[in-house]
Amino acid sequence: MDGQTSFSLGPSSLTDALYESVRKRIVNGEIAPGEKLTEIRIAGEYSVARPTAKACLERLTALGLLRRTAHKTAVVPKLDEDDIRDLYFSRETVERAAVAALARTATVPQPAARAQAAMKAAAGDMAFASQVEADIAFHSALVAAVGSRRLSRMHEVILGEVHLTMGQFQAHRTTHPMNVVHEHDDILKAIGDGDPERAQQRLAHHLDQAQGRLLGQLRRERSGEATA
Amino acid sequence: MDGQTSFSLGPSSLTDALYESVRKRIVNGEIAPGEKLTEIRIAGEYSVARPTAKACLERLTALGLLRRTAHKTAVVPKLDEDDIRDLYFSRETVERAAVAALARTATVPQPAARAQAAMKAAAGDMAFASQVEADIAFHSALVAAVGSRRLSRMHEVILGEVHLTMGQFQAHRTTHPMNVVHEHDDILKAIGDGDPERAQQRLAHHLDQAQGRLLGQLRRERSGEATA
DNA sequence: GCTAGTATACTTGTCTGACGATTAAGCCCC
DNA sequence: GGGGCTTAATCGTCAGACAAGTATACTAGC
Repeated sequence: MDGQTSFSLGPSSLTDALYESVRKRIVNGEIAPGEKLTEIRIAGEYSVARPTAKACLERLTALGLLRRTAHKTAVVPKLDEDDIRDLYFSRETVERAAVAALARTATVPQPAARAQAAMKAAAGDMAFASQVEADIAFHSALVAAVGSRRLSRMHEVILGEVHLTMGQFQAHRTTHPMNVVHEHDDILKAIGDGDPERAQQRLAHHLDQAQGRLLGQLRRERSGEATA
Repeated sequence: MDGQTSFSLGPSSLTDALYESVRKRIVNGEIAPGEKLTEIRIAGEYSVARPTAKACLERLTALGLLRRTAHKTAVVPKLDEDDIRDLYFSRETVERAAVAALARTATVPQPAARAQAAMKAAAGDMAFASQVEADIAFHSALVAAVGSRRLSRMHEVILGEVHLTMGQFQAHRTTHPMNVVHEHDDILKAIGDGDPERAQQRLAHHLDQAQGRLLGQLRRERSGEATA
């Protein structure tokens, strides 16, 4: 099957399920940045052995969803400004290549269009977390449509960190979801028109907006903290 | 024959040293493609416990240096034509972004220049494996100079697979190393001139050549196999 | 003789339990 | 009150064990 599978490690239900669950809790912001995740805690919470928990934490660390140095407890990272810039630079690199490739053959990927439709329909009443997921699904579909396993693999990692950062700001949304939807539409349109240049340009603009929103929230939060 | 693992490097020395050693053996072609690597074998060869060996194999699997599915033994992958094309597509994506960024500020990274010099000086008598390493070092330095942690991270993974594939063809070199050196020079020159377009174009040409060499060897090997 | 189905060996996934090593924290003494 | 020492918490690694899945060899039947 298509599997689309993620990458890497040989999946076996338990380890994988554990990984998925912890990952979800992290990217959704359920586990706050700075929070410590000990092997024992995970093992306890999920009733698995410590080695199993350890493997899970190592996987997440490799993906940048946890930070850990030898003999120290893993913590959920809080991305700072530099991190976010770096993240979006890498993200743009990957996604530019993707939309350019799609535009060259004027291929509008179905899954992306579908994600768009869903997002549009439910823009008003969707929970913020769901909107983030729809957003991620859109970009994910875009890259997946290129058909490059390795590009998708890289992108997954990047999006993981993006998801993490967005998840941590869950409470305060800064823009109406329809703005995002429109930006997405612009990208799809350029792809459909077979215009790689415009597609890249629209994408760059969209990512720039997104990055700006994240940076804005970061600054706001920090200044709020300072006064509190 | 038994790998002395007493290097003192990195954080949690044992696991890391083991990983480095096995990785080196794989990318150098010491462990042939198709060869099976069981946890027990690694554990035995290095006198470590099976969990330690397991972690090592999982790490390598995550980087694409091993393939493994649940309950099956890990094997060193042999990249086919599609893999190589995919690999080089991804590689080009990352490195294009890198050289463009460097050219924009006309920054010729010292380490890259140094790698070039070394390669040039020893082009004649260097062992093939060393030339491959110098080549890799050059490209690595190029990307590292951009200063993006995440771009470098992606690139490392890509280069791992590139190294692997090159290592497997060690015996038969198909081009004089000076050709590679000249292609590298062209790229550096374009960067130094602050010409992102030309830098990308030179890079693309270089990668195209490299990919062509790999594909050629693959085909030659396969036809040789057919007659043998 | 050959195919098919079963039995066996191998390998991995996970667990339990344990020990030394390292880091962080708390306490005592000066 | 500060510095050094003891203690607690946590990680790194190990050993051994069992179940579950996979691959292979062997036997049985045609």
